[in-house]
Amino acid sequence: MSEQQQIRREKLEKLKEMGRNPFEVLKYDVTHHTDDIKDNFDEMDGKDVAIAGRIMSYRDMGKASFCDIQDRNGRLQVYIKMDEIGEEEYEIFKTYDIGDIVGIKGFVFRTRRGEISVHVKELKLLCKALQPLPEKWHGLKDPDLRYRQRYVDLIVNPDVRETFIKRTKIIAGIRRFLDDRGYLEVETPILSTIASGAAARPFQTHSNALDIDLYLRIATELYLKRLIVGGFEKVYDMGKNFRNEGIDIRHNPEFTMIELYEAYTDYHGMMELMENMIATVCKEVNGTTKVMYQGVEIDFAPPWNRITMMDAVKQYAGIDFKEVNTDEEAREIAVRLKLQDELKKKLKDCTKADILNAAFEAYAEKHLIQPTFLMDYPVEISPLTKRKNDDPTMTERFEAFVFGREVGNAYSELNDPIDQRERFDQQAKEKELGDDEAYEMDEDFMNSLEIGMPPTGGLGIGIDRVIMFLTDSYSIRDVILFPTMKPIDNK
RNA sequence: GACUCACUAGCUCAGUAGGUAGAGCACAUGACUUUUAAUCAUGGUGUCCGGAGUUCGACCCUCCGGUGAGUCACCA
Repeated sequence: MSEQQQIRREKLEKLKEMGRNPFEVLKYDVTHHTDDIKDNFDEMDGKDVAIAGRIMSYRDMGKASFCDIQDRNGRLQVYIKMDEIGEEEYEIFKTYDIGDIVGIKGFVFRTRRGEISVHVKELKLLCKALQPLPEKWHGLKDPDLRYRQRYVDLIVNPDVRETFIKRTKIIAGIRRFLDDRGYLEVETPILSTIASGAAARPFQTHSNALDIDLYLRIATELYLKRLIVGGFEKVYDMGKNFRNEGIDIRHNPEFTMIELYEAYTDYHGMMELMENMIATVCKEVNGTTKVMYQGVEIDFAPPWNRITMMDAVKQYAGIDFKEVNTDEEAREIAVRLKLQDELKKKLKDCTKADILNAAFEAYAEKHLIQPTFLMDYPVEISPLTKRKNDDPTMTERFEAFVFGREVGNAYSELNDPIDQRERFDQQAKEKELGDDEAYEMDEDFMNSLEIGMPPTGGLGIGIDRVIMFLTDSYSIRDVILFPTMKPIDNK
């Protein structure tokens, strides 16, 4: 234990001996927060208040001291004078440390230097901090410590607190937007015997009661569609999904996703919904639809750009896939565009769809900086999506891109049970060929489609990524309070 | 998974041809009754991420391991 920790423990012991154990305090009646006082000083001047918060710094002037007290909304200076609280109380106060939590009763005033302050008449220690806080000027910088001890990060780095308050507002804004439009928020299972609805490896667990393996959900899609079958018409589930894959600045194993489904509309309806929703929420939390993200201005005002995947590849890679008729021709183009490293399969196994997708990712994706709906994906990589009536090799699907990153994915939902079964069968073949992320067949979902699902539009949005843009956060870890970390293997 | 970088006091960081370490804040003691990164004086902080090796001697060089960050790969 460090010297500083020992000294704090000794101070606590002395307080206990005096019958002033701060941990016996049950409650404290707070009348004001620091911003109430600072924002309304003219009314508050001279009034009595009771505030509570953490001591963040102090300036000891001998028989008088100044402290900065931090509560949920900010900091306020308090002035403590020996003449006011008495010599004995003042001596006890001098044992208080940065990090301790105190309750203060006093009156509001302005110091000679103009700082709005509280003149303390009564002071009570509500919690003794046994560990010192990081340095007052530089704060806590070490990313490892910041993520592992987010509580310290939140105390000493005000912008972190701002980001997470904004996160809460964004999520509340999304709910309000959808609720106002007649959407029903529902909860679908997190534990399930089949993890389907997306291409990802699941986390596995085990039920002792049922003695079966269960998976944590990778998507909510197949359950929400069952609810459309059940007649709810507009539903959404916003919550955690879990994918057992790589961790980087855009991926955390558990992340927040919203999926929403609306009967009797299609992917065009989903485009309008998404662009209006993000613009509305952005304006609510930032006052404008424009944000600066990592130095680049992004404007979420609708309408967003709309371009098909084929047109994007034509524009940025110079290849018109409408004129590519065979897989063989596509493979020649793959060689010409130097796509071999981008392809997941061996070139000879690649279809036109694989190569179109790879060409998009290699040449076009990085150009989609302003919000853009990339429309119409090959059927092979879209197993839950309706085909386009004028081209059955393509589907009515879009992904939304911002800053070259995917933030949303939407379909005109496939409701033809016969086609859907063929798509799952195709996925099963892919799985046999070694693609362990192929979509799992879900027989009960198939049954629901046979009961009958109306034409439906569906949309999924990576909430954490949206929050990154609206808060100018570089890493997904900066918008997740407790990102997934390896434990420290000490001793 | 591969590569690069980082890890030194509670925090932010210096550091050395290889000779067991420093600063600021914080802490302790004292002075100061309107200061605000308060000031002034004095003082002590330590498994230099862990382990092994090379060496008379390792914070520093080599190897193995840990954790984190970044890039790539993977990934809607």
